Amino acid sequence: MDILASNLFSALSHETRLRCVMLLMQHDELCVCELTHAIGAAQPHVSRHLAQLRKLGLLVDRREGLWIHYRINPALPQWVADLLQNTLSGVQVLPPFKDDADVLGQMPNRPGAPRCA
Amino acid sequence: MDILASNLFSALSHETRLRCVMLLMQHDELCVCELTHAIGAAQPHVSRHLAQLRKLGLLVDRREGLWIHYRINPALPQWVADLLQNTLSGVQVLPPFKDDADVLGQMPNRPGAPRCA
DNA sequence: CCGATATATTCGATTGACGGTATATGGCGT
DNA sequence: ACGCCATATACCGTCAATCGAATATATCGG
Repeated sequence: MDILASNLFSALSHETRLRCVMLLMQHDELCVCELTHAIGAAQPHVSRHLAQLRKLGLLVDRREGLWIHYRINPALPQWVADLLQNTLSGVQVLPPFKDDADVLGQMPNRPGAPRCA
Repeated sequence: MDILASNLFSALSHETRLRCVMLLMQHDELCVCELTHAIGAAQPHVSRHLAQLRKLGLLVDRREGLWIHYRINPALPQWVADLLQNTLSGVQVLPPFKDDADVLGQMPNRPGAPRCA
């Protein structure tokens, strides 16, 4: 598992993608509907950007029934993992990242529970 | 001094800009001709990208006679400085970053000395 | 098999980033 | 004032990223 630095930064340069990654840094695993709800964007929008992050190797996905759960690739190079942690500590107190975490925390019907979104 | 995370990543997503920033992380201060030589690109190309980094607030410049010296903005938020250091430790051993540092080290006529480029 | 749900992908249009070349600015020496 | 040098910017054509909307895929329950 390796990753080109400029590709890493391109991936994180889009706010939707960065918001997804920051949420996943705080939750291990989230499904698309949770990310969509937290960010407040259209489903194809989020899905498209998740696909980019997955193709780059930054995220991995796991299907469970209808839901697809994403998480940060656990095999990331150490410096990349450090960089993400670093970024999280820098941005988690400010918008829109803080709000995303709050919205997710208050989301009803999280999957595993009966109904999603 | 503050900086938007997605703008930071956009700035670093271009290889020319990342190479400049990584060189400046290792040298405190470099003039445009040194960066141009190390990277092996055309002068307007490097200058244009340095301007972007400056406008974003990532770099500051200082004129000394004909030369303009760039350095990392010392007033960067801590998490940004940490992130850059983090990135440096991740990429400094691999191309093209390692080679840039080597080429710069072997550059003749560095400014301050009689002639540049 | 059919409908419903969660997610992914395609399509077509637009916008913004980038590159090369040419030119402008600004400072130095004479 | 003139020429030279280091650097910056303007112009313009091209290509890649992005978007909204529509559609496709996959899984489950009945």
